[in-house]
Amino acid sequence: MLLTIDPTADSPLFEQVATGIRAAVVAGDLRPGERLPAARDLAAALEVNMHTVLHAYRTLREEGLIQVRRGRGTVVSTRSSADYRGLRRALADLVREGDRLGLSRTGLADLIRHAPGTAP
Amino acid sequence: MLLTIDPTADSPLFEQVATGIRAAVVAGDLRPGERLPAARDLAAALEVNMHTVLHAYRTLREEGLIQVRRGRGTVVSTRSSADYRGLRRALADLVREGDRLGLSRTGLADLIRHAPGTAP
DNA sequence: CGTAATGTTCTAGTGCATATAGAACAAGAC
DNA sequence: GTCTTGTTCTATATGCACTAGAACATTACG
Repeated sequence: MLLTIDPTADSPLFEQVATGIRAAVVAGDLRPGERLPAARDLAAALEVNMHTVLHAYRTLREEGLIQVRRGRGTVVSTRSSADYRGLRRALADLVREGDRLGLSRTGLADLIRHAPGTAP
Repeated sequence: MLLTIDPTADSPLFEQVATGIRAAVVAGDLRPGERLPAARDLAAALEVNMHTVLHAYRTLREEGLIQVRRGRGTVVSTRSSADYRGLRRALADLVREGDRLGLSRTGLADLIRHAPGTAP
């Protein structure tokens, strides 16, 4: 199974779905152009409401990670480079630095979320 | 003013406070050992409830970034190295990679929050 | 000892995010 | 035309985040 959902976890279900797919794309387990299961099917497989899966899909679409088109399904976006190696390395570096300083994942995430730059 | 709060922003007030202080520490504007204003005072200055500031302080304490002791006030933690240069560089690298791929800050933050590693 | 400063705890109200559900609809594929 | 798939609309219920006021505990200091 590509995704596993924990209904008892503290993070919301739709976020768990989005996180799982996002991680799979960045890790290369899901390749650009590859198609994701239909929302209804994934919802049934995860024993979750269809709207929950669609919420996750919507989130990932707003991040530009996937493309959803009605009637045709949902596919992983084909980016210009589609090379996530640099991102993976940057992620690992940041986590290592954060661990070295004893910062929590949440704190690191917050630093990123409110970091200055081009995109909001 | 060290901090600015926007009551109309989408992010909660306590997170804005925590984020501002965290960013100041990482940027070096607040040095280890330096004392933060009393919760009541900062709350009055920001026109926010004291609990909001204390919530932010508690969050930062759980991250290990500050030390709060009743009666004595709140100070920035003195870390072994207290060197945030590597962290700043790693943050900048990740943001750059994220922007290159068109990923949103929220997506990047989520990748960090659920990244594997030693600490949760 | 007394007083001031400071964080902690208790209690509580309000609103919003989350999740689920059903149904009708729109775009595309075949 | 029919099936698939995502979109939109309405509705409901639940829980927690957020904010807030007041009393309390600990520390510092004269």
